[in-house]
Amino acid sequence: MERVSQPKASKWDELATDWCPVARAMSVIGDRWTLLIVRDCFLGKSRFEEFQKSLGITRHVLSDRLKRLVELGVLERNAYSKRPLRYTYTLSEKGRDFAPTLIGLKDWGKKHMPIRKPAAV
Amino acid sequence: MERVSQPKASKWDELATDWCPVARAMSVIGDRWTLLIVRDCFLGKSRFEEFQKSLGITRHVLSDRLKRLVELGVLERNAYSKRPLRYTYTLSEKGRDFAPTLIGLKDWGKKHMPIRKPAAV
DNA sequence: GAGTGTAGGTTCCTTTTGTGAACGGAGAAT
DNA sequence: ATTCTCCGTTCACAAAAGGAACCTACACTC
Repeated sequence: MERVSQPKASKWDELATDWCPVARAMSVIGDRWTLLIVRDCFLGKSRFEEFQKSLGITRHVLSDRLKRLVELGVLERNAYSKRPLRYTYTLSEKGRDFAPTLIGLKDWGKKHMPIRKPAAV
Repeated sequence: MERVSQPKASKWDELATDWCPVARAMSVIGDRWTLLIVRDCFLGKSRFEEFQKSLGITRHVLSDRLKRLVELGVLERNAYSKRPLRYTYTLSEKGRDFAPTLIGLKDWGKKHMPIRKPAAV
């Protein structure tokens, strides 16, 4: 993504101002990782390393997504330690309001994407 | 994406078999366009050109996504005309079950991503 | 029977994103 | 004084998306 502070009109920006609220929501979570980071927040995770271990996402992308989620107001960044400076990322109200969407996806995934054990022959 | 018939283990495939149903759902809709195609189906659209015009997506990506959604069983492809051969893409039950997720996103988008008129000065 | 239009793609090339591994810096622990 | 943990950043390369043109097949009209 890397479009922090790049004012070029892209498909992403077009989506963000689309007439349809679903499209505008997709401009926030329309990628592989963003909503999974939010899910991890719901599960109590709050630190960089926790997300990284949980998701197996590259550190680069995680860094970018966290920055973006904070900019968008979905997450809040709070120092939990000065010296060394460390931050936690926690859900704002805007972030918590993803709960119904996550529940919808959880139900869908449970029903339509059953786990297939890797054929223990 | 272009991973139709490419059996390489990628992050996408890992997600598809994740322990978490949300992650498995994201392996299906974790990109910019897929869920918007599904939304268009809910709105009654069913043909290639309709999706293309509605979304402004490149034909290439649209072609790929439709193929994938049919493979995954989210959409059904039916010939509505032989000679010339033409298809409609319509929701299966698996696809219709995205309704709660879409409603969740619609509500979130309405509440948290208000439309900003482009400053009609 | 040549030209125009429509539907549904595919091809080709460029730009944008993501991946993976390594590097860094600032304490904390041993 | 070295090692470890946390939170990133940098770099080189791979994958995906974007944009425009092209193709096939039929229908319509002149």
